[in-house]
Amino acid sequence: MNYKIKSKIWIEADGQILLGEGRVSLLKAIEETGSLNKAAQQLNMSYKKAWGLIDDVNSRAEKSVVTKNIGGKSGGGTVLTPYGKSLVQTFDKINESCWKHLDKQIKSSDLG
Amino acid sequence: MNYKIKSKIWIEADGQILLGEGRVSLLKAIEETGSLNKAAQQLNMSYKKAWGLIDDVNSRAEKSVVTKNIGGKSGGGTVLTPYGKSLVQTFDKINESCWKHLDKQIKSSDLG
DNA sequence: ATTCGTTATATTTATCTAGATATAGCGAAA
DNA sequence: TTTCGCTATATCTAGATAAATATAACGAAT
Repeated sequence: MNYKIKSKIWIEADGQILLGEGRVSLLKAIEETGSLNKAAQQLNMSYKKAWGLIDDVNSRAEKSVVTKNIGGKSGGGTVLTPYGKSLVQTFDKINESCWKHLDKQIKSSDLG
Repeated sequence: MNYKIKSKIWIEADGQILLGEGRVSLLKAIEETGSLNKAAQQLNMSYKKAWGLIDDVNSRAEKSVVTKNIGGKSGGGTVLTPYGKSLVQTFDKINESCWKHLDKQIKSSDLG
């Protein structure tokens, strides 16, 4: 049988999307590069789009997820807060557990 | 805490989408109305789009999922095959089990 | 004060997607 | 052989979404 089951999960706050796969990759890239601009480049995403996403996440989450530093010799930068890091970690954990669960499900169904 | 976790699952065949939530609702509407045209209307979808979706599902699935009758006094109609019905049922079952699983997961996480 | 690379934002352009519209083809039943 | 409502398909239009471009604002370090 050639069928595969796929899934996407996301976290909502007040009925609006807070975190999905795309936003999580962006947060990871920020963690890695220390800059929203570089993170956007790494993901082949326009800075504008990246900025909009992060702005949205940051304003909708209970606590802020990144801290931005504007100006300075190095121009500034963006780093994840501890809360941001824990959000990413929790998302990944749940996501992986979801995959495993679905894998079991389809194998035990008539499609597996 | 006001966070909620959501998910979408879909079944792929050869890397292409075979069945998702939208297509499943369409199949259910066909089962209910006996007509692709009426099903599309019921879902506020253009006939064209509905036809494209079903054509895609039908050609990608291992066995055909609907049988179409063209012509005749009543114009014809479209009905689900037994295989189509079982696909819908399996999808729903796995989907529901996924929701329950995610619910548990978020409740046992630091976001719950 | 000047410089730097970053964040912040507006404006325009292009692309993709969905929708509307139109029309041909079908065949069992009357 | 005419009728009917449905399937099948092409074409055009518009709206939404994404991408590209440009530029302002910032402030620590020199």
